[in-house]
Amino acid sequence: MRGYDKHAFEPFAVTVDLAVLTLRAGALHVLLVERGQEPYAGRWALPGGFLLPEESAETAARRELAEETGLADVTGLHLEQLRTYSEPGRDPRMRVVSVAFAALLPDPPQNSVRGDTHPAALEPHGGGDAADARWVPYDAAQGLAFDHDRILADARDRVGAKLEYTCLATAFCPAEFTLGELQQVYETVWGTALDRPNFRRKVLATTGFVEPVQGAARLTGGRGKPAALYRAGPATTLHPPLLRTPREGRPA
Amino acid sequence: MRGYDKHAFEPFAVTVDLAVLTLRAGALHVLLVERGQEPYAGRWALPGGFLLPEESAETAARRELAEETGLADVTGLHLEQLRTYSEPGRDPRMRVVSVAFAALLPDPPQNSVRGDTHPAALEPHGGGDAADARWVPYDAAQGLAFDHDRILADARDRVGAKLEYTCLATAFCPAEFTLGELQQVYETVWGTALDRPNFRRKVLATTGFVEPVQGAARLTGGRGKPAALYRAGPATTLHPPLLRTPREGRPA
DNA sequence: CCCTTTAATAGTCTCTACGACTATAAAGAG
DNA sequence: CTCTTTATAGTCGTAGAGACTATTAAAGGG
Repeated sequence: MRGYDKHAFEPFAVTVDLAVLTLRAGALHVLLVERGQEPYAGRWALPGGFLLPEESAETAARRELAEETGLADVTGLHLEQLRTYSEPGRDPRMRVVSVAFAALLPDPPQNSVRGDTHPAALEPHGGGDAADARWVPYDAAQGLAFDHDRILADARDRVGAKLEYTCLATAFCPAEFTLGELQQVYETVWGTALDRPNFRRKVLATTGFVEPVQGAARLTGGRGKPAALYRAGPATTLHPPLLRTPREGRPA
Repeated sequence: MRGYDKHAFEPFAVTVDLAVLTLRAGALHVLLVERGQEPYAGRWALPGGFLLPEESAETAARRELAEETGLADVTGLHLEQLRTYSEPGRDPRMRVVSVAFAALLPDPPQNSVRGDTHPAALEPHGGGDAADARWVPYDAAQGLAFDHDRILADARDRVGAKLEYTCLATAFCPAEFTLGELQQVYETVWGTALDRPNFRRKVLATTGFVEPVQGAARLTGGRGKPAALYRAGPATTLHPPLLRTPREGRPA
């Protein structure tokens, strides 16, 4: 920030990388694109792209998110800046500084990602080096291009930590959800089982976390007693937090 | 991250900005530099500078920190990446993307910052547009250059939040400290008073937070009963957290 | 030297929150 | 209907935190 009108400075390429996370079939999934060209041709990578001259990293991230997921309304999705990765050599060709984001969204319809239906019809953007786009289970997302393994792991760590003291979990849920679905978010991201009555008590005792949906407040569909529906409340932080205790959980 | 070998991309200037925080005389202080030239000439700003071609943002931040504070050992200091600020127009002259850091250090000796003793002898670096460097009480650090007010506020928020669930507070303390000093860290950053016996019980009950210093374990100096000395323990996170409850505190 | 002041440390009491657990209700499958 | 499955209600015991009192060990003032 100082002296750059008197001295030369190094120009950098600035990109955004997105760890787009969702829950599908009880497992954490991440949206990956397959690289079509070198370096790392054929390898999977996090979606992302360059900042345009007149947009912020947040704006670029939301634009890329819309392009990659094909979702119309990315305005309501939770987008969170993780950190910036700037190690020299993280891109073998040039100096690239990348601002990483985590995006959380409810399990989208199967065809909402273009790559799921027409891999070849993926609209090429930012150069068209993406051959495919696909939701991949988190545990299967290994060996990604560049330092994306690290970014993805950091994203999961951050999300897991923020579940404890923020209302972030509702970002994985649709507009109306059951407490069982909300509990599955915690169990899936943390990888631990939670006691259902205690989870219920805790969530309902936290003012502003969720609020009941009046009217057709019951959802059937599966077996068992229908669950009441809730929507996200006005709170953003949890007081007191919903702590992930190392010893918690019961064996299914 | 995609396609930049086929398409033009915008080059950006990348800088680091540092919110260097310490506690002095019972108040949170931040290290500011006075800008010597336009824009914002004469205004105070956070220290910072450009990334060199072969260094990461973390390396650049630590280098700037050493240069600005004049401290010999910046290796042990707590340096934490906050977030990256990339809004177009945040620098009136050009497009600058800045990676912001928070640095925490114990109250340094009065002469450790060059600007405190020889303002004119401040070694110019990155262009020499810093006319002075000074520790400023947090509440007096208003109207900073660029978007540094926002960065500084974000730094304080982050530090305050991390005091709850990490051992970050010891980063403000010298190698050996009393529990009273540790409590002052919390009280100063949070702006609330804490009950001393309860604070003591909580800290000592958290394994790995602090460990007693054997031998000359007592520090006198002021009035009252001498306090036992402690050093930072091996833990990095607090289980359970030391929560900042809205209602906590007693009126002095 | 005694007494006050100051600060550190020890301990008590109470209430809340949470983990563990049991019981009941409401649906579908057979 | 009966069994299974899932949601919901409630109970019990304990750990931890807030509020508070008491004791100890120093400095300072007369």
